[in-house]
Amino acid sequence: MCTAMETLYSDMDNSSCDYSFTHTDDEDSRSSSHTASPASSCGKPPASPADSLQETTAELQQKKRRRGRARKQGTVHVVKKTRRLKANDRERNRMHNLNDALDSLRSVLPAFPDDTKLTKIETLRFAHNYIWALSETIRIADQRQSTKSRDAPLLLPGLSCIGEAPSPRGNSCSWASSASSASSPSYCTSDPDSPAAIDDFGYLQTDVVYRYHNFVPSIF
DNA sequence: TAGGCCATCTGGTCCT
DNA sequence: AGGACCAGATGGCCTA
Repeated sequence: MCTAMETLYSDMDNSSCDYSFTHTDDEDSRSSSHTASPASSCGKPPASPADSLQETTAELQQKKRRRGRARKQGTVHVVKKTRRLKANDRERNRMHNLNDALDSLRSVLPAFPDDTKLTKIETLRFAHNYIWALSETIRIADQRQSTKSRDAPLLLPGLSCIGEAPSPRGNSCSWASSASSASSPSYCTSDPDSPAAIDDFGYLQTDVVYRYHNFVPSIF
C-alpha cells in the first residue's frame, strides 16, 4: 500500500536529493556575492575552450559548494522527517490510548442484546445518559427514603442491576434483557441535559431504555 | 454505490 | 525545543 505520506516522503526524499542542484531564490541571495557563474558575471557565453574549462572548474566548485549545502539541508530534512515520524508515532499512541479509554467505558456500560459495538459518539452519549439515569435513581431513592414511602417500585420493572456496579460488557446484565419488558417508552427527548424522565408510574424512563426497546439511533 | 465510521497523517497552536 | 492536543484531509472498510 502506498499511502499519501509515503508518496510525500518519497517526493521529499527525491527533493532532498535534488537539493544539490536546485536553484532557489534563497540560493541567489546568498550566492550572488561570491558564486556567480562566469556566464552571468561577464554577461556573455564563454568564447574559448580555456574559458570553457575555467567555467567548468568554477561550476564544479560551485556544485561542490552546493552539494555541501545540500548535505546540510538534507540533514535538516532528515531531522524534520524523523521528528515528523516520531510525532506520528506519538499521535498514534495517543489515539490508541483514547480508544482504550473508550473501550473501557464501553465495558462498564450495559451490554446490548445483540452485542452491537457502540460507535465512539454513541458510547459517549450513552454513558452520559446512563450516568444521568443512575443519578436520578439515587436521587429518587433518597427522596423515597426521606418520605418513608417505599411502596412504589423505584427502578424499572426487572431492572435488577442498575443500582449495582455496572456489569461488564459481555457479562449479560439482566437489565439489558429485562428492559425490553419494561414499561413502554413514552418518553424520548432530544435535550441532552435531560436524557431521562419519570413517568406517571414513578418509573425511571431513560433514553437508554428507549433505545433498548427500539434501537433508535436518533436518541443519541 | 453512497454514506458512515475509523485509523492515520499532517501542520498548527499551546504548554512545559 | 519538544511534547500534547486539536482539527482537517485522506483513504480503507463495511453496510444498507
